[in-house]
Amino acid sequence: MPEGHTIHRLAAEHQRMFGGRAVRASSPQGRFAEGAARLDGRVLVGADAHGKHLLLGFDDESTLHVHLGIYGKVGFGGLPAPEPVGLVRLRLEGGEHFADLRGPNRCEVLEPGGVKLLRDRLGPDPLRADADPEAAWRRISRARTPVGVLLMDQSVVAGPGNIYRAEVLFRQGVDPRLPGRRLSAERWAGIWSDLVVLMAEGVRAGRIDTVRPEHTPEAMGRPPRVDDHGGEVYVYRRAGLPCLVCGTAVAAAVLAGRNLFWCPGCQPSAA
DNA sequence: TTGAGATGAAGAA
DNA sequence: TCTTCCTCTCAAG
Repeated sequence: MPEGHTIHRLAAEHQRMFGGRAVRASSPQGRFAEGAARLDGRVLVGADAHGKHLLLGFDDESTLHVHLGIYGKVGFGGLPAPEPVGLVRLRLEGGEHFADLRGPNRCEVLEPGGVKLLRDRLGPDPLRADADPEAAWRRISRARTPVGVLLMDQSVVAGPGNIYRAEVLFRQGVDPRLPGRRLSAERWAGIWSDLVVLMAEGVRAGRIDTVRPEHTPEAMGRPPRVDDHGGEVYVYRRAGLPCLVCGTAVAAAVLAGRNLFWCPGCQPSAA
């Protein structure tokens, strides 16, 4: 489930398991053999995340940059590590643990300059203490692009994916198709602060729950949601089902190539 | 056994 | 806006 909260959890896990230690690095699959050889034996000095990007800093100033994309996953376990199962791009071992990386969109070793280039093209991350929501607002408030597309643009806001996009707009009552320039500053402030809260909760829980206490299955006397993404949500992948708040059928559309979900009742078009 | 689909994003056109 | 890449899971046949 690689939205930003997942990556921040992964950074914390790497820090806890490997921080301050020399790690063994290998590429059982072979596709990252050169990079693994470069990292092998280095000490992990700091694990960090910016948006959906995982950045592991080593003692020679090199940084491992991992982006999971849709499919990528990291699996952890205790040593001794078993024979790799499936295609493992990178295996790290250190202390008492190992970590297997599969199917990443990006896995590369960056020099300090490369890290700066990466960070410079990312928008503020609601999970980072150094985030400046004003930087995102400068982009949004000038854009004709729908706010639902802007929220998925990592150069505007770094971290939210399709689920947080759908859910935060629902919670704030904003039509995802509304052009950014027609969003009020107050609405933006609400969206940002809600993202900070929701994503921090996502890091804590390891899943995306966005449903307020008064709308949970227990409170509403309905069966818990069954969805492999694992959390309780208002609209994400609930197309055609009644809105948990107003009962209107949840709408779905493809916007900029991604599935979009919203409630026409709770998120009325401002047109 | 096969195929579609998935929480992402770069690059081509 | 479309295609491509990465991998795994689950449904359909």
